[in-house]
Amino acid sequence: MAAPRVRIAPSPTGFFHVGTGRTALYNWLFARRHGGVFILRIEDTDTERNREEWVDGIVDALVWLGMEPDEGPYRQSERRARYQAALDTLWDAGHLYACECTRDAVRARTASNATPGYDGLCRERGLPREGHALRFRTPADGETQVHDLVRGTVTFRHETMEDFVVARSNGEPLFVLANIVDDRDMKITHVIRGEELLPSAPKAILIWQALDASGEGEAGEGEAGWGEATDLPAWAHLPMLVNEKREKLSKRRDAVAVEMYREEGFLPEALRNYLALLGWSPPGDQEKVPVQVLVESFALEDVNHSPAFFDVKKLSHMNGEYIRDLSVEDFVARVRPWVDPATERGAGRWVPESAAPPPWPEERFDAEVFGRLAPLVQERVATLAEAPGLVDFVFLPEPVTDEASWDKAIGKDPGAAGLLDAAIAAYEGTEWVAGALHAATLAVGEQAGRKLARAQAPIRVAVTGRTVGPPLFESLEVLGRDEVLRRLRAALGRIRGD
RNA sequence: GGCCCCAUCGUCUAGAGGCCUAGGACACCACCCUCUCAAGGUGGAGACACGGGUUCGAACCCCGUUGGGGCUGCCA
Repeated sequence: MAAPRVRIAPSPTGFFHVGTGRTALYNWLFARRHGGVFILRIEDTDTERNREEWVDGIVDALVWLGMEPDEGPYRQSERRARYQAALDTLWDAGHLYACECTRDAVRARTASNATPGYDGLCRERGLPREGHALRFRTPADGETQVHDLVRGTVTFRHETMEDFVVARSNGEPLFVLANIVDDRDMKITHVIRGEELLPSAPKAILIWQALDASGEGEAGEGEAGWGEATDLPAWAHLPMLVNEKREKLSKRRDAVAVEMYREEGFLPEALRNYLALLGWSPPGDQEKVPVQVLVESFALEDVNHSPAFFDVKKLSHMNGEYIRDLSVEDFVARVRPWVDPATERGAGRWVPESAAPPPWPEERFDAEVFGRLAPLVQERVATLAEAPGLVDFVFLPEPVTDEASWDKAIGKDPGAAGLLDAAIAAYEGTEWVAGALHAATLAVGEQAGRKLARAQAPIRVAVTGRTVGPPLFESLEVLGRDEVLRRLRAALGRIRGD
């Protein structure tokens, strides 16, 4: 295959949608697989809804996911002259006509029609182009076939296609027109996009062919004209991503922002790997595979036809696997991305890309202490954002006591006070390392006729505030004898009612 | 309503006529490991929507039914 040129064409109307991410990934994989070019094009013809800052978000998200565009971002807003030229050509060749019908008027006229859609009222009225919406004359007979790499050939009969609008009455081009002019100019070879765009493919083909047939040799000012026949791109319509109700993922209802997953501590390589699985699968029984394997084995022909549910649970599990694959050093660096070498302190950020401050006063943080707990934390989290909650008791002046935990392990345990007492006595004299603390606690438990599991529970809650957390004895070791004893005595004080 | 797409465990999928007693993964259940929680290990339950064909033989091919979804904007 000659080097393909593919593109993603998001419109900057909000955050980066996971569906756009999946489409971008398949485009990117295809480009990498065949030594092609991956292009980013911003479709910002709808000036009322587009905002420039969203463009940065799109680029950031792509870079974060490891799919930096080879070309672009191009912007449709900078290419108005090209669309006007195309409109001129189409108008001059008679493919377009001006229309002044409002949507409501059309609806009122056609409500009882067997085949709804625009009824062609303005078709032969000869309205002037200025100030009117422009419609494309679809042929009355025949059909247009879309040769789709994932779905095969899809046929649309022209009689079922209405005369669609290609330009607004203010002269601005619409999606179908701008999109196709860009794909021609940018020499796009494969249009890989969501299935919801399949119905617009025959319209695109009609425009494409009209442009091919019109305005022979009209190339002016060094620009390519429309007379040269250009190869139609190959189409590939990907299955949609849906929610649990099997509806198209919606920005309103569903958690679809890549930025959100990023802030919650999902790893880009994990998200990318998971996204690849939505509509396709790598060879063999392995789902968690290096990106290189994805690139080497990806094929549009193997893409599924049916919609895929975006399952956060499965994403989380895979993310946990990726986290556990990290070296401890990498894990620490990912959780806490930047540390001032002079002060050994972070910059207030914890979870990688989140602006959220840590749950403890930053000056109480100790990188060395965190490093000791890190391996224990690493195998217990599915996302990076869960990490601070597992170590907060170490850096907080006082543990945040979960009352349900207190009630369960201490409140309802008549022997808790005695056990804490005994633990204090034992901890005062023991060597302060995890192994010795383990042995000492075991002994305290035996004295009280308890197994370790029951003996450690009140101690854990007294010291960390919760019944769950990293292994207790390592936690105690890191906290230090004085602080542990202080917390145990404080708990005792609370039990005895102060 | 019209046009179009889709249909294997709850979910993501493997399966390209005999390899299928339908495989893997997430979730779920049980057990093991274990200082809690995880992680890990072992095992379990769990699907070819339905009806007709074609064929010696169908999850795989064809037709229909049913069900779901998308589009039907002077949004993209």
